[in-house]
Amino acid sequence: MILHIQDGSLLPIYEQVVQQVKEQIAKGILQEGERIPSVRELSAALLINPNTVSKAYQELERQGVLITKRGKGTFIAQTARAPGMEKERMDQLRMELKRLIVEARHLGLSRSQFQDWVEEISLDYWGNKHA
Amino acid sequence: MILHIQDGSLLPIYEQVVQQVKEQIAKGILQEGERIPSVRELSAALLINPNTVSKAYQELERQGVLITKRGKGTFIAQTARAPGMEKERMDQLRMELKRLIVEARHLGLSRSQFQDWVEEISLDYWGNKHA
Amino acid sequence: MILHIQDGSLLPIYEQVVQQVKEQIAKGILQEGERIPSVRELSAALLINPNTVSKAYQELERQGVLITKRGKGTFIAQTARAPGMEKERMDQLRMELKRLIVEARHLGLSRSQFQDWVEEISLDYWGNKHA
Amino acid sequence: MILHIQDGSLLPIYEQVVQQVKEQIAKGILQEGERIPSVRELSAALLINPNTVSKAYQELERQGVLITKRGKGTFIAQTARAPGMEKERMDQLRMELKRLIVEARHLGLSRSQFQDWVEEISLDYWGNKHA
DNA sequence: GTGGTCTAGACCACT
DNA sequence: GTGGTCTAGACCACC
Repeated sequence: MILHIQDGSLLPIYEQVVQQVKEQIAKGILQEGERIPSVRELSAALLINPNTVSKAYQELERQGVLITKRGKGTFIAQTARAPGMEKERMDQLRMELKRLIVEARHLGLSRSQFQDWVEEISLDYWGNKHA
Repeated sequence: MILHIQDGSLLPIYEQVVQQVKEQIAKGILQEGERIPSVRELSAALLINPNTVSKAYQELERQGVLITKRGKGTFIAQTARAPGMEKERMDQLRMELKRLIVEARHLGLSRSQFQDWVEEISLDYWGNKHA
Repeated sequence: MILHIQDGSLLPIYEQVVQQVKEQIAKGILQEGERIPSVRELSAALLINPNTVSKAYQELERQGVLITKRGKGTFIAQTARAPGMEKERMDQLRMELKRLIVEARHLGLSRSQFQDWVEEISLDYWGNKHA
Repeated sequence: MILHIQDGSLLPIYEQVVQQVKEQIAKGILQEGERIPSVRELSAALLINPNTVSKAYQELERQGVLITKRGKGTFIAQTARAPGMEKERMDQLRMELKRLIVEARHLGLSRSQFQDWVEEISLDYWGNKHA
């Protein structure tokens, strides 16, 4: 599993790990049930503290993305998709999107340019245009 | 000027002020050259610390959105519409959009649903579909 | 806020803090909106590491029991009672109760003795017998 | 002997075995003096590590629930019903019950609802209402 | 002042 | 071997 950590970033390191793991699952690089590197392995590979990796893994487990088995390791969860699709999180997401669009507008980005971005990135995660 | 502050939000209060001022400019509620409330007035109205408002105004001035005239007050800059479109901010924006899409994917949102959101929100800020 | 920590306990220290804070809220000792000791204060009072207190507070915030305001401190949340009353947690609770009853039975406790326990403890938390 | 192991559970696997064996004795499914599967048989049946089963059996033997006869196998102890009712375990049990009630209270469960639960589950294990 | 993050290094329980 | 907990001590952003 290859992750890229930016040291001086605004995002905490553990958050970068969280996001990139989710990203790789979304892209299909990491498969359900697959074992991911141990805390010690990943911390050694990324040159960061084991506690930091551990915090990221725990956050991911809390989100239902990973499951850890004591003494065995950490695995990608079977994505029993959230049944009710928590409305709260959805609303928050929509608000963040709104904020982003305001920012884009303010930076002078045109509507079509922004939608091109959405198209391009969507390809990486949903793949098929008509999914 | 009416702003809505969420006390327990993830965003720092000063960031909420920054974003909402920019939002209102983007929406045309605040006009270029218009005078905005003083630090003391706004801090009193929002029941927040004057230092926090001050920090927000300084950030907005740094971004070229506001301009402070000593003894006169603080005004929306004439050049509120960013001319050069700073590449750095654009890249950051694109990364945030990517993160949002990953999140949406993890929540089980379909591609078309997400694009519907983009359409809906875009209408509020760019108005014309072909802008 | 007075908490009692057992050092060699099976429960992690941070879990003891979590439980006792919830206990005191349930008993009405801690009121909604009330400020609780800062991480540093509590860690000093309990002779434990600030990180341990911080972990407990973060867990409580995740559970919606506390809210932290940056630079201000940590407060008892307004208990906007979970609307759907998460079924999952309820099921888990019922299972734990079953386990407890099995244990009690195995230890030779009689049914009436166990129910006496439930009565006694209930008084501390629900107060009124007919609540 | 049929046991159900949850792989990602909070309880250690060996603890799950311990509890379920005790549960089955309490329910009368396993009789005193009865032979139970060997470590190898059970570990094969449950697809878990033999060491884990061994640890569970040792714990059960320590508690006086099982008795191992070298070369013959492992059996339910004649004195499976605890005679002296160890005070230590009782205190712990009471504390766990307290924690459960605090949790129930926080989830918004009413006192009568909780007591209904106790009634229902008690029926399964003590059977007679006046036992 | 507040909480949040990170490091270094120790110990423990589980498999 | 695995992850989980705890300590000590540092630095940062926010108010």
